[in-house]
Amino acid sequence: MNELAGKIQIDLRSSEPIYLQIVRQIEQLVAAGSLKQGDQLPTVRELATALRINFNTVARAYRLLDEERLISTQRGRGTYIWEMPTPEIQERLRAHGLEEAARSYLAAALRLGFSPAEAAAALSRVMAGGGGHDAPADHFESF
Amino acid sequence: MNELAGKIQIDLRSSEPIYLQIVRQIEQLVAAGSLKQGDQLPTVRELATALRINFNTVARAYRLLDEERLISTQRGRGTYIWEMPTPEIQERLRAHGLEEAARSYLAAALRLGFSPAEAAAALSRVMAGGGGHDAPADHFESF
DNA sequence: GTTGTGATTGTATAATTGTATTATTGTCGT
DNA sequence: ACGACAATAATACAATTATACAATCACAAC
Repeated sequence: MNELAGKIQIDLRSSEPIYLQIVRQIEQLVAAGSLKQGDQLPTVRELATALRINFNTVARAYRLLDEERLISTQRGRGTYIWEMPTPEIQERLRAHGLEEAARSYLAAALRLGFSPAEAAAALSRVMAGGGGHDAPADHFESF
Repeated sequence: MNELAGKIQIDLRSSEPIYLQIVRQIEQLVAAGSLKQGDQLPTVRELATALRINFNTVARAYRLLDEERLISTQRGRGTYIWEMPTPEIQERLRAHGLEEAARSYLAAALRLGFSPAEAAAALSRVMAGGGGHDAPADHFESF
């Protein structure tokens, strides 16, 4: 259990919503080096109890921080400060990341016994269909 | 120690649960012929240690695969590939694996800030260049 | 051969984690 | 007052983990 709760002060009378107060203060703690990569944050329920608020409010703050890639929330495991790549690495990742991902995808397709043309066709199908994020991955039911 | 662990990559930040990531990837490895009938899988604790997760999560994946009759888990003995899927199932697994890989690639490209068209173009370049290496597992070590 | 002990295997149950959905509350504009 | 909308809370849920357990094996002692 983390003494982070003691470092966060919320003002219930403030016009700033509680969940934004939490977001802002955690951002500041990370910027100040008070929270480092890999540090585990208190659970939503721990922090909520310490701050005497509902844990869903903490969860909302954590969700925002997760979306901005500052933390990583993992159901059943907890929430952690996420490794923020340095700007140079970030740029290098973007520069080379796409090609590497493409190579990796092609290799996977070949391992599965498909031709490069089939790999490209599959990509087109996915682009046309549900373009966005990772799919529910419906694995087949036994029969 | 089975080197299967090295072939399985999990993304703790993915919305896809860890146990389903394991299920899917083992299905793909079987479909691709990387795992054959009678092969012993790593124990739940071995694989869990290698992936830095709890062994119950691996056990849950194995249980699903066991219910699919793809593997056979035996208390006190270990886990083995039970039967090669029927050609129809195998083809279905292959197709599913390809779609999943394409979706994953597209998601990675979008995450890097590229458009779907750029993703497709990058794939074409890699196909033309005859990409030598399979680039394994860039990201996602801890947390 | 049998038995016993310890190590290693998967299993079962419950506790802990974040998530999704819905209801309640509060505030502001009209 | 009223209605709309954001913030918060209540409830149920899903994923992961912790803990204890049962089956199997290896191997030594008898």
